[in-house]
Amino acid sequence: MSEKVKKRTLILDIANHLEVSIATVSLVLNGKAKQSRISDAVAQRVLAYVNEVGYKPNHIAKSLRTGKTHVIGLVVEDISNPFFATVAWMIERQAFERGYRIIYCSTDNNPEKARELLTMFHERHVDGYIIVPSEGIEEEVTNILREHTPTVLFDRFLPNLPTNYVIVDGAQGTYQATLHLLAQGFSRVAFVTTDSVQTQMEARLDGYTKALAEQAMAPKVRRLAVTKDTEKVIADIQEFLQANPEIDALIFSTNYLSIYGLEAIARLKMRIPDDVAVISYDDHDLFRLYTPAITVIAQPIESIARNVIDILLDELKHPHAKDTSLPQQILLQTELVVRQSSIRKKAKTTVVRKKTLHS
Amino acid sequence: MSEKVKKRTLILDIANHLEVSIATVSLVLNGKAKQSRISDAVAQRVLAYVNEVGYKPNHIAKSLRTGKTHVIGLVVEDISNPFFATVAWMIERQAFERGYRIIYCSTDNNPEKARELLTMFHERHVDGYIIVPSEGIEEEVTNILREHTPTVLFDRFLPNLPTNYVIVDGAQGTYQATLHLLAQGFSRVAFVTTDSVQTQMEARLDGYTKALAEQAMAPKVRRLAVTKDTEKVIADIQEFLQANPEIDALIFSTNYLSIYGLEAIARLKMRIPDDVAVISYDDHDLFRLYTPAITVIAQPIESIARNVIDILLDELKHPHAKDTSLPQQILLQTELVVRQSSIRKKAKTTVVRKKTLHS
DNA sequence: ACAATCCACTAAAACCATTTAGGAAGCCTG
DNA sequence: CAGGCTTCCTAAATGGTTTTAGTGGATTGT
Repeated sequence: MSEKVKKRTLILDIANHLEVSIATVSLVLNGKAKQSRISDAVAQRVLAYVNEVGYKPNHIAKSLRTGKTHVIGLVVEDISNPFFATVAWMIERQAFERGYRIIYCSTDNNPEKARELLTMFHERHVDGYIIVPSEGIEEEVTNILREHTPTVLFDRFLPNLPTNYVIVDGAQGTYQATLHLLAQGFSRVAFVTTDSVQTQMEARLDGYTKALAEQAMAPKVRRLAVTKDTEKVIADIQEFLQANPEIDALIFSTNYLSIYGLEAIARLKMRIPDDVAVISYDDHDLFRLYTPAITVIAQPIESIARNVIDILLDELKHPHAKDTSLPQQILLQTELVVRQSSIRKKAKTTVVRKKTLHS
Repeated sequence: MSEKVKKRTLILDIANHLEVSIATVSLVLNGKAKQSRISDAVAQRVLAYVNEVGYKPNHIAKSLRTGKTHVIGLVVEDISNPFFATVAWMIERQAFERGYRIIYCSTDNNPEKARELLTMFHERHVDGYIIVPSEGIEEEVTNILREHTPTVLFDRFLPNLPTNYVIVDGAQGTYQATLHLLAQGFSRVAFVTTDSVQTQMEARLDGYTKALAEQAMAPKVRRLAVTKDTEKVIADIQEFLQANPEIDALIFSTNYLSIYGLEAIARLKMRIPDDVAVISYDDHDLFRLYTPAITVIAQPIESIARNVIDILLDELKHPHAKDTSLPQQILLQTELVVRQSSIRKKAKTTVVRKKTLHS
């Protein structure tokens, strides 16, 4: 009956016990003892007792009063993609240490869902946003900017919006990869990408075409519709390879396209790199372990995470007056990690044997 | 100067505009119009206007008042592990549809961190917990149970605590896998696992030893210290294989151990399954695509997620009186997905060739 | 015709903290 | 000794909602 309900300790309990006011306790707890001229003696007493009973202010009440939630909303394309998962994880780590929590969701590149998530974050009063923008969410992002909520985009950006962002120089990456393939003696290098027109994808394509253009070679590009239907994508790649037998090297513009590509190549019983060389944009566990190991254009994941979180936390700490400060826009470099899949075996001989194989 | 600050609409604004009380608006919005005998006419007016101006109640104020945050805390071992990532993602999806948000963090199997996360979730007033318990957090979980916050464990459980949980019959899985290897003619089957004594790991080991015991065969087990140092783990496996050349088949107790194992096997220039057959507990993209494809004991990921979220949401909806209801404890079955890595090629002949290779 | 019941709402407390304006007490100063 | 300064704290407003207890007037019952 007289169930003794162990109530959470409140700031009022602290104040009552110490026979001071609520305000005093709160001020001490928020480090404003000095500026509010609370005597050291009282401050010490408060701290000691708070510590003793392990009182923690109610976060929700605090948020309601201050308008700060200490939560950052993170919107990525697909959290199960190792690239995003790793960046997210690093961001979470950093943020955690500085007292911020991350709440993350995937858009699956669906603008509808992206919009939903953004409004949900807004409703939840997140203090800041980290966004991998899918197409068609300019309006929502504009709204966020208008409210001056700190925001950083990464992986890609929205060309018409003056936002902070951290991106990777994909053009340079694919340019370098293409030259590498040509230097290895592959002469028919094709590029497989998605039908997305997002900035990062266009850049990757540009690097490839630029490299070929410099050699006065014609590009061979296949744009695939991104779809949930794995089999469809694999079949498309198979079809592309069969329709263009002259291709002797492939660059895939994302890690998951590469994985489908490897499957397609395996099904066609083609061999890497003898029948076709392969380079993937963006690394993956699989590529290190695959036989042969797959050459990749690696993105500086750690650096991306660090830059994103630094910019965001900086803005959270120093709320910049409206438009006085320009957005920070950072471009990071890729690294070509050469593995067996793009190395021509034993020079000329191999070429001969390869021709034999084909006949 | 007279910067027009667009204030968020409040329930008070709605009430003023419609010339009704705040209470009326709130009751209508919370579907309590009928039971509070608000006339349909008024209810309609409220709804219409709320819709028109797109008013959304302030979540934080709501939480403060009701004590409900509609947030579920999800603690996994490692969110970058595809198994956990996939389960998390499915749970998130389901929860989202039913109005709950997930906030997740990884413990990296570090009890210290697990405790930190749990108290953080507690401070944030999550409505429910989903936990992959690492060792040594019985006390924290007990605290949670005492407060009657709905909680579900998965992947493993805490034997002494009467909690809900959803686990997989790992013993059955490894038992079946071992028999499969024996049936294929492999006679020296070893088992590589971690030094963890968590329930799920012990079960997997038990299945293996039981299968061998039934054949009156001696088990060969290697327990590896789980460490961040990838190279160390790979080296350990190499060493194990070299020290025990008679081994002709390996079962790894987790997907990441298998990945290290594949690397070790590759470095020793051993061939799968000719020199050693391989089965992994838990599937991974890599295993489908690896050459040869790796046989796995697959966990019913979708079913795990569904059961977890169903149990949790059910408890959230019907707050069970203290201890009237027994915890729900669910055991799901694995599926052996046979791929090339555990299939003996061309019967006897292969054995002979293998011996030659070894000499 | 007077009490009891309904009806359709509303006033105000509660949730738990932060923060500002100001107040009491003691000391100094001229 | 009145007025001004400090020093150290506190009362009360504030944030935005939910929910309980009630209210005033109309209707019904006897």
